Amino acid sequence: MESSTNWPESLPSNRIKAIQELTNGQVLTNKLREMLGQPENIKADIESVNGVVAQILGMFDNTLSILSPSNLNGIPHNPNNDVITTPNISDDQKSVVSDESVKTMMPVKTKRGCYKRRKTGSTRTKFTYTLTDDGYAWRKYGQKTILNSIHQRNYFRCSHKFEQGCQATKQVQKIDDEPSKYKITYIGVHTCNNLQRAQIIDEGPDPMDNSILISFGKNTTVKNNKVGTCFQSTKHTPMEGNPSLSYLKHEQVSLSDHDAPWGSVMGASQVQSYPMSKFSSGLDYENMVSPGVFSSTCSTHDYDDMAKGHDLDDILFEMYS
DNA sequence: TCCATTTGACCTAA
DNA sequence: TTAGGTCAAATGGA
Repeated sequence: MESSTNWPESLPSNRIKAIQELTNGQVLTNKLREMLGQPENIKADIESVNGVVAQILGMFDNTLSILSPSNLNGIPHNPNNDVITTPNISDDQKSVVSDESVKTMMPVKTKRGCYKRRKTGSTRTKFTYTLTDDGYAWRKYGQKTILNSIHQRNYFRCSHKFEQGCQATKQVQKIDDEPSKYKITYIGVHTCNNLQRAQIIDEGPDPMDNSILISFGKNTTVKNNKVGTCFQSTKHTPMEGNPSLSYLKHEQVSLSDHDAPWGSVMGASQVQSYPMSKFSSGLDYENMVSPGVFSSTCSTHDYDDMAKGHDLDDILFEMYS
């Protein structure tokens, strides 16, 4: 590590930490470049490459955490940086890569339900009127009634959790006061290989840049070019998180005039318009809260209201915690 | 048969 | 003690 230790005293500690993180990232990026310069080795050691990528992404997350307004101590709190999760390797192999950190991060699975509850890791909370495709494949793993809350909270994990050790999760809950509004909490950072656009979407934009607002509909406008790149999306598991939408499996489409007004929370990805009337036919509204490509659970009514009430713009607020 | 969701049970942090 | 987060068996759809 080539980071300097002789920081000017006037520099806030969080800036120093941020610089250190970025310096680490620089080193890792150089390392990655070296790897990429030897294509013959990449095939043989793709796991190492993935590992480096994961570290770099974690570094970014840490830096963002440090520099976020809510972090006055300059303490990186990204749990995924505690562990360098190497995609495509088994747990056993993982323990070789970073045994200690894995212990601190991975749930201790000795028996059912035995795990280490996440402490305040790297989380991002968004409020949005539309449940959007954030570019990742999510899988629902739980649903809970929350105290003093009318609506249940839905829990999603990255679909690549087991195959690639991705620890990212998210929680989706309707706001009591505004039923058409959702609170989406992203916990942790993706370390999976599903990075083609997902990382750009989820990690790319400057967290301070709230201008990432995509408007779909007739006059589709995309602010922020970075987001625009996301639309050359990969076709990923469309049904993640929403069995109710399974019948739509073959309708993967790209942006079009009738695309749903789901601007992306962190950027955008392809979204679809579907016969929403099917959604309202006796299906449990709460149960339909879904992430991933089909990120909406709105009934036809809600959907229309959203479109009219918000001029097809995704309205979101973002907080870092 | 496979895969994703549902849901009750289990465990931990507060 | 309790609320929240996760697990995993059961269930259902393709």
